[in-house]
Amino acid sequence: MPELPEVEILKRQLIQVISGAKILKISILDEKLGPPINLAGRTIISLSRKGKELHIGLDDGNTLLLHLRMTGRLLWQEDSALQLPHTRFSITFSHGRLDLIDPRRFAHFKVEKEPIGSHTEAMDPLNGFSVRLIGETGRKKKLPIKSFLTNQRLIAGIGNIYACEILHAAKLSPLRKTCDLSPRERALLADSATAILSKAIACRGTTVSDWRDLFGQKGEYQDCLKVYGRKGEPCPRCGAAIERLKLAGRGTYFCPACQI
DNA sequence: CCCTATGTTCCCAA
DNA sequence: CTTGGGAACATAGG
Repeated sequence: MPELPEVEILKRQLIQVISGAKILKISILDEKLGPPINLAGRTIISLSRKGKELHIGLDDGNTLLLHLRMTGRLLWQEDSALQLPHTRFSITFSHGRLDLIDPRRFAHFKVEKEPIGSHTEAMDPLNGFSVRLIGETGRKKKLPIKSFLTNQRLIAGIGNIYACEILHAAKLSPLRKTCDLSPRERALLADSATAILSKAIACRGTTVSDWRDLFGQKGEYQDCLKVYGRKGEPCPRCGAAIERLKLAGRGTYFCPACQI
């Protein structure tokens, strides 16, 4: 469920709440997440985001890697009595508890020794995303531009909702072949991605079903969506009816009149 | 029962 | 090798 803006919000809130804090206990309540681990006594020394993945650095050199996938969410609980259904792990601190809640159990969690170790760096749309990079990587790609945008090995963090919105802002059909984009179109695409993701972060994410931030609050960006989930409604830019098609198994919303 | 869902991975076919 | 389609993972909701 969370894409780049939502994970960025969680990261910033976690920095406020658990940066420098010491772990008292960690309970893995779903064996699918991995074997029990003992992190008692470890201190959180860093928090970062890579695409949709959260990296929690510990003082013993280990890093906790968390990917929320479709329905995972993190919740900061100060009332220790409250435990929501589908809670999959709890990390207890002296001043509260961090819970992972995940009905569909798709979330991934692992402990890694490597401090940084990445081989193929995907571009981050908020850091180093440029027309030049879209050009270099996309010039040879014949896949639809929407598939290019959502391919995490090429660009880290854009998911289904924001891909639809970015393509609408850039006036590009989701089916356009990536290699066919002109320099002007690539520039508009890069600008649109930066603008939409930044605004979504400023709006604290998109709550169309169950996204909540670390404190259980909804986002605001759902009120800014132009095409996602709006099949049959008029395009805010040109008035034509929004269409929906299926691309790579995902619902894809676009305006057939002004996205070409 | 049908379909849908903010994600990723794997298998198979063209 | 590249691309696309479909299924799988597991659960809730319309």
